[in-house]
Amino acid sequence: MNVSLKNGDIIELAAGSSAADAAKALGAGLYKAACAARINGADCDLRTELKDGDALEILTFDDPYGAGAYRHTASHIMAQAVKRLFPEAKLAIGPKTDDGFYYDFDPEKPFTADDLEKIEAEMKKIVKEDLPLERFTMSYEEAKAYYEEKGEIYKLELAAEHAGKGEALSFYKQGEFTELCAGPHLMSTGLVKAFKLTSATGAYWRGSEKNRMLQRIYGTAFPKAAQLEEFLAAREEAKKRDHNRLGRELEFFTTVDYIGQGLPILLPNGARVIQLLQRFVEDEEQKRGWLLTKTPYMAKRELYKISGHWDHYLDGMFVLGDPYDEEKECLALRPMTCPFQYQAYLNKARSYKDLPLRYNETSTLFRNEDSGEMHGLIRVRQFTISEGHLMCRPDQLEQEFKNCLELAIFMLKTVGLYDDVSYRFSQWDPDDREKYIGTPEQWDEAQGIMKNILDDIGLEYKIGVGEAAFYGPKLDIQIKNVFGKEDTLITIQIDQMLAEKFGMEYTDSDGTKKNPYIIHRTSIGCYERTLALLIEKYAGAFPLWLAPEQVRVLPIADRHHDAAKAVADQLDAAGLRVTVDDRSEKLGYKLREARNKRIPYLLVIGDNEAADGTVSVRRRGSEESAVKTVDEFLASALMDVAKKTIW
RNA sequence: GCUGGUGUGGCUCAAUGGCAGAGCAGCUCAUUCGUAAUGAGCAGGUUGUCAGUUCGAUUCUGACCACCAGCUCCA
Repeated sequence: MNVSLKNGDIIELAAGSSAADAAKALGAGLYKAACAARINGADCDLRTELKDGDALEILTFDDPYGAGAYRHTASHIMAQAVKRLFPEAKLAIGPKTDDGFYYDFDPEKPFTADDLEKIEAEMKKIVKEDLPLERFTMSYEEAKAYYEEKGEIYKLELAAEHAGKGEALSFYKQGEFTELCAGPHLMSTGLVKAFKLTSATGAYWRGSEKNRMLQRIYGTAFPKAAQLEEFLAAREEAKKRDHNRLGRELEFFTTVDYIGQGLPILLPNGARVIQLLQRFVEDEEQKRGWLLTKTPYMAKRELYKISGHWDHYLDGMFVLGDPYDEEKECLALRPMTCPFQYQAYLNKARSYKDLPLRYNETSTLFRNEDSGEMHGLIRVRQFTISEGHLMCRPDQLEQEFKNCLELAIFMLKTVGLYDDVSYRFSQWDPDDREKYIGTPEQWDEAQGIMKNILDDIGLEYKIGVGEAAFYGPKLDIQIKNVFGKEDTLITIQIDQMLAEKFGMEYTDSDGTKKNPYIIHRTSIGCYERTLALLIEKYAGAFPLWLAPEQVRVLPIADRHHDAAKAVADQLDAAGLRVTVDDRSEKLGYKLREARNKRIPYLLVIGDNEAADGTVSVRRRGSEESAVKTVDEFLASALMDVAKKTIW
C-alpha cells in the first residue's frame, strides 16, 4: 500500500503496517525521535494501522501532541517505578501537562524528598531496561476482574466510567506494569532520555475536596539533557521574579504574624505604585463618563439578604455580630461593591434618558478566604479594586460591554500586561444549581448575549464551566504568575438578575417600568494583585511613570552636595520623585545600590557637572552615561512620564 | 479547609541536648573618591508563640501562629 508524507513523497509499505513501521522504514533516526503520528490530519498513537492512501506525518517532541506522548510515557515510567518501590500505593491518574506530567497515587505514607530521589533512580533503571510499550484492549468485565484482583480501587472507578461509552478499554503494558490508558505513547521506555521529578504534593481524587486526598508527583521530561537543564534553569530564573520574594526584598510590602494571613502591609514603594495606578485609573474613567461613588465598607445583614450574598457567600464574609441572632443588629464587611453602588442608582427615579449610568469606585473589599488560599499580594483577605457598575438599557448593552472591554485593554496595554493575558468566558454549571440564582432561561439569555458580543468582537476565549459569578456570566481576563499559576486579573460581567432583586427600574419611552441590565466590571483589577503581577513582569524594574523612586542624584564628593541638592530640587519641583545619595561613599558603591533598587535614572554630579550645570545621566539597563544639561534631562524624563513609556 | 515543607538579629545563612556565630544592612569614626562593594570599630537575638519531656531545650515532642509549594476555592 502507498502512504503519502508531509513533504509530498509517497512510500510503499506492507499491508497492515503501522505509523511506527513507516517511521522505521524512513530511518532509524526518525523512528527514535517519533513520539506520535498524524494520519489524515488526526493526531494518533504510533501503533495506529495505516491504510492505503493515508497521508502520514510523524510527530516528534517538537510537536505539542508528540511532546504530550513523550511525557505521558514518562508518567507511566514513574508509576511503574512507584509500584516497584511502593507496591501498596494505589494508582489513580497520570496525565501530561503543558510543561511536564504528574501522577496521582494513594500510598500508605506521603512521599518525601528522599522518596522522589529513589523513584527517579528506579525510573532510570526502567529506561535502561528499554521495555517496549504494547497496546491492547480488554472488555470492561476483564478489566474489572484485573483491577479487582489488584485492589486498584481508583482504576476500577475509571474503568467503570469508560465502560459506559461502550467501547473496549485500551491498555498499555511495559514489562510488569499495565495501565488503563487511552494513549498515545512512545514505543519503548528506553526513548525517554532526560527527566526530573520536581515536587510531591497533595491533590484530591477527581479534583473534589469531598474526596480523599491523594499524593501527586510532578515531573518533566525532555529528549535531551540540555533541554531539561535549560527548562529547570528558566524556572529558577522565573522564580527570582516572584513578587512574593522580590516584593519583600525591594520593600513593596511585608507581612506581620500578629496582623494575620492575607493582610499585607504595603510599604512606601508599594503604596506609591498603587497610588499612581489608582489616580491614573480614576482619571481615565472620569474621561470615559464614569461617576465616582464612595460607599460604606459594611452594611447590615439585610442588604446582603436582598443581594443573595447572605445565602450564597456567607462563608466568604467577615460578619460583625452573630449572623443567626435575628433579634440583634448584625453587620458584615462588604465582599463586593454591587449592592452598595446600586443604592446610588436607587437614590431617585430613573428615566431611559438617564442610561447608561456608569458608577466607578476605588473599592476596598473583605473576603474571608480559607487559610490555605492566601498568596503574597495575589490572594489576600482585604483588597482594593477598581470597581464599577453600569446600568443600561438592552439596546445599549452591547456597546457598553465593548467599551468596558476596551477600557480594560487600554489599561493592560498602558501597564504592559496586554500580551500576557488570555480570555475566559465563565459560564454557570447547570448541574450545580445551588451555586447560582436565577432560572436556566435567564442564564441562557445572559450567556447568549455575552457569547454574541464576544464572537462579534472576535475575541479568542476558552469556556470555563462553573466559573460564573452566582448572579451572571463573566468575561475573565486571565494572567499567569511566575509559577505558571493562572489568576483572574480583570472581569466584566453581565447581570440581569440583581436589578430585579433590588427593585432597580427605569421608566422607558413608552412609560413602562423596566429593570436595567447591569455590567459589573473592573478596569485594572485589584491593585494588590496587579502590583504583584507588575513586579513579576518587570522584575521590580518599573516603567518610569510607575517607579516609586524615579531619579537618584549621586554626588561624587561632599563638595558636590549643594549642586546635587539644587538639581534634585529642580526635578522635584517639576514633579519627579527624586532623592540624593549624600552619604560619604564612593561612587561605585552608591551606583551599585541604586542599580539593585532598579532606579530608572541615576544622575552623577562631580566637578565637571557642578561647574557647567550638567548631569551625567545613566539610564537603567544601560552601561553608558551621557552628559546633559539639567533642563535637557528634565524635558526628556517628563516626556517619558507623560507618555507612560515602557523601557 | 486539605497534603507536604519551612521558621535562628532588618536580610541571607551557620551551629549545638550544656555561654548562639558569620556576611550584608544599621550606627560611629576615618577616608572625599568619576560609573557594580574604602577601612576600622560598635551595636543588634527570650532561636515564631505556648505547653511538655529533661538537672538543663534554640535543638526532642505536641498544639497554635506565620511563610512556601500544590490541591480545593476565588478578584
